[in-house]
Amino acid sequence: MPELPEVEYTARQLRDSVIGAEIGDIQVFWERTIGHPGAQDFAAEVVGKRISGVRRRGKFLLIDLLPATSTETTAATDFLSIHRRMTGNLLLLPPGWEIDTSLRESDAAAWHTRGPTLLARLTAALVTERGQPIKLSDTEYCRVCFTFSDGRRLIYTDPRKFGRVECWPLQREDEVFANLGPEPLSNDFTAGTLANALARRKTSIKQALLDQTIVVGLGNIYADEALFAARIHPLRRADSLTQAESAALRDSIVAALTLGIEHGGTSFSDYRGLWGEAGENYNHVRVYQQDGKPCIRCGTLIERRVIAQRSAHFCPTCQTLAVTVG
DNA sequence: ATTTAGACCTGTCAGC
DNA sequence: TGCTGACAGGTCTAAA
Repeated sequence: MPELPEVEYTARQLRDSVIGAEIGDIQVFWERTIGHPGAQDFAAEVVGKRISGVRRRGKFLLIDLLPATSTETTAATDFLSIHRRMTGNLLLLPPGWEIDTSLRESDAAAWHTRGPTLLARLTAALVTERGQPIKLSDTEYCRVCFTFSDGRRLIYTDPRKFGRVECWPLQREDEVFANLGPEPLSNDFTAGTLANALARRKTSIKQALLDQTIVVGLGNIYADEALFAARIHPLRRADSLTQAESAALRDSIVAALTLGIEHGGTSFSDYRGLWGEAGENYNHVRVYQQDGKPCIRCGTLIERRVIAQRSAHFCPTCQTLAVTVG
């Protein structure tokens, strides 16, 4: 689900709320969510550590950890890496919320799919430090729960169980992310670097933009939005873009991602911010899931078709198709 | 060497 | 009311 804007937005929320927090306990309710090390070793690595920083790399949310006994100046020794894939979310619960595991005994099938429920949801009036009520659905599909020493809980929820939570030594970060391309919101991402990467690809531009080795952070929503803004048809061969088109596409990618962050991310179903709130960017989307509606530029109806096993949404009139794939 | 289908998972919605 | 199939912010792996 989350693409770069949703991960970045959550990272900023976490940075404002959990720096300095000490992880007092951890519960894993779906072991496969822990990608590294194993579910058992994970707790040993993480419990007792203190959060010293929150970062983002592509669609990965990174939480820097240092031993709780260390001083202010000690450098982090490990980091948590969280990739939410399709339906993962992070929620920060104030003290008083309890994890209810009674389902484990009473209904094995329901426990298998949903995991624990959250007891305090039943008492409604709980309010976050932001002064806003937490909005949770009936079942939150809690997979991993971090309990801080101050009583707050950071829970990782994920109905479809695709997401992964990992812990790595800091010195292995480069190795872990060795296959990732440039950050689109950094100075590394120029029209030239994008053009060079695309020139080596014979596939569709849509598929190339989803490839995290070319540029990180784009998913189905923002790839479609960027191609629309740059007036490039999703079926254009990646290596057929002109220099001018590559430059326009670079700018459109940056603009689409920046706008997404400003709107708190795009929610149409599952994505939520740290306090359960929906992102507002879906109201500003111009082609994604807009098939059948008129193009805002020319009035032609937006089309949807499958490209590289994913839905692509585009305007067949103003997104030019000079050279096709296949 | 690339492409593509399948796997991983569960929920929702449209259509019969 | 139930069933079936299509589809959903992603990525990895195995087969063609």
